[in-house]
This record gives sequence, C-alpha cells and structure tokens, in this order.
Amino acid sequence: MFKIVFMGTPEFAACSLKALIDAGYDIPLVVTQPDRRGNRNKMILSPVKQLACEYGIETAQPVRLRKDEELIARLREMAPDMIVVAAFGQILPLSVLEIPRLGCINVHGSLLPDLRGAAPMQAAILRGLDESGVTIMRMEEGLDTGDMISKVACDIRGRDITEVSDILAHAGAKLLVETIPHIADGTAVYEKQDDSLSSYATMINKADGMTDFAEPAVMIERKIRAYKEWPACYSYLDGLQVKFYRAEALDEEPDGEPGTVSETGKDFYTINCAEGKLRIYEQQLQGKKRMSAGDFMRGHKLSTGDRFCSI
RNA sequence: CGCGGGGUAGAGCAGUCGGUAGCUCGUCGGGCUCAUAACCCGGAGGUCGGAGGUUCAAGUCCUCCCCCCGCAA
Repeated sequence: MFKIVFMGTPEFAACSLKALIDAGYDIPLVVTQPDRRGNRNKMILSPVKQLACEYGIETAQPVRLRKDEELIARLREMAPDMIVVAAFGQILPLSVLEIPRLGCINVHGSLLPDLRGAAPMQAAILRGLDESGVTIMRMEEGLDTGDMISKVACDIRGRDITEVSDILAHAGAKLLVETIPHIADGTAVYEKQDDSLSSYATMINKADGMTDFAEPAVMIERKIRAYKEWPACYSYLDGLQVKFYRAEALDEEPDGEPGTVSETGKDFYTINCAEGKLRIYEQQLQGKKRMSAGDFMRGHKLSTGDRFCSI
C-alpha cells in the first residue's frame, strides 16, 4: 500500500492532510511542530496534530528535525513511498529528503518561482496581487527551489489572509491528490524553476504590525488584510493599543496630519494617511474584544483631530 | 503557579468616600422637518459573571471559582 509520511503544522497543512486521509493513503506518521503555550499559558495543539489525533495517527514533534537522528532513523526504517510537506515550519535536511523513493513533495502557497519562502500568502496580499496560487513541487536542498510538478491559480483579489489561506489550502489539497498518482506512475512532468523570475517572501515580525500612517492608505489596508491573523496591524490611541481588522483605503486628500481622525461616521471612522485616508470598520482595543468601529465609538468618544500614533 | 486589563439594560461604556444603578446607541410609542449619522417628547428593558463573607446598608470592601482580552513566550 502506498505509504505517505505527512509533515505540516497550521490549518493550511491540515487541509492537505485531510485530503490524503480521505483519499485512502496509508499514513503511519505525521510530523508537526511541538505543542506551544498559547495565550496565557494555555497549551495549543497545531491543527495538524488535532486532525492526526482525531484519526488516531501517530505524531512526532521534533524541536529540530534536522538534528533529531532518532526520528530520521525511524523515517528511514519506515521507508515511506513519499513524504508530503505543507507549511511545516522547519527545514528538511538532505538525509530526510533522500529517504522516500518518490521524494519529498511540497505544497507551497504561491505560483513558483514567485514568492518562495515562509509567508507567501501574506506577501501576495501585501503586493496587491489579484491572483496567486499553489504549486506542488519536489523538494531539494534550496529553499522552495525544487522542480515544479503542478500548479493551480486562484483569485485572491481583496481577500484577507484568513480567506486566502482557506482558498489556497483547499485548492492545494485538491491539486495534491490529483498530482500524487502521476508522481507514482511516472507520468508527472518535472519543470525546472527559472531562478531569474524568483522572489522571496520574508518571514513576518511582530514589528511589521506597527502601523505607520506616513505610508499610503492602500498599503496599510493591504497590511491589515495580510497581518490579520498575526501580528495584526496596531497603533496607539491615548496610550492604548488598537488593532485594526477591517478597513478600506479611500482615494481622498488627507485633511490633517497622518494618524489624525479625519471624520467619524455611524459605523466607521476615517484616519488621515500621508496619501489617502483609511476608513476603519472593525478593530480591537487592548483588553477588549474585537468589535465594530460603531460599537467602539459608542463607549469611547472619538472626535476629529484625535490622533493615532506609534508610541 | 509568567505579567497585566476586564465581565453593569440588546450593543458599547461610566459609576467618586459603601447609601434605592446612569450615559450613548439600538428598540417600542408619539410628534416634527425639503433635508441629515436628523431633531423633540414619552416608554420598556438590570437578581451589576457565580458562590460565600464583612456591614444597619455592597456594583463598590475581603475570599474562592468561572469566562473574556492584551503582553510576554
């Protein structure tokens, strides 16, 4: 029976794992990131681990797979036909890449060679792309540089990271189960990546969420969509942190310093940027739940001229 | 036992030194305007997260529990 070891961590990966399970593959082991303490020290299991537990699949959670000789030896012993990797979050050493006879197959959230790297979906949103997609490829030592086997394009116009991740996760999972048989029977076509067309999506930092109203409104609006899950776009009002979750960039002349409130509406307020204005519809004040701008203004008087700043 | 903020009307908030619980929005009824995120008048709606305790008297002070949020990881 066709044996697959799966490696992945977030929801995006869980979607592919589910597809493999539903397709009936033999999955003796799932490798995912170690359990981490989440908010207020509560243990949070990765979506992939949750799914694996649900189906009674054994899990391994190495701190550093590349240095876990025991696990690597175990993988070798299992002799899987294929290792499928999706947003695993760790680099696979050559010693692992060489184990499966059909190679390590990666589900990557971009149309390679564009947006190689850790956060391709966020990068696609930041760039304002109308279209992105998923590439199934055969992994090699370089970062997302392996030969491409199949691709699917998706419309991501105006979507936030939650939506893009969901769209690409499902498209990728579908593509994965369609592609594996071709890899297995040798009919798959391996296409080299054109390095001259490549780009990289760098890792996201907490500081990337600090909102700078000196940036154009359209850019800030993209960041709000891209960073919604983490770290979120935040600013400070009277020393209190406010995170923005839904906004619209207006192509209007600012009528005040960047960061100042231009106008307040019934269910929104508008902030002046260096270029254009940003209309906020949903936000969260520190210590409070996420709420609509209208709800926020019911309890906090916000008026024209009030200023959001970076502290 | 990581640090901190919070739970009060359908929603968002205020509530001082303990003394019959208030504001904005919504909602319901009535009125007014060419008009507005309108305006005016009136009404309904709360065992103040839960359980004890102190007190003549607890939203408020003390103890324990539940839930939510931010930071740090």
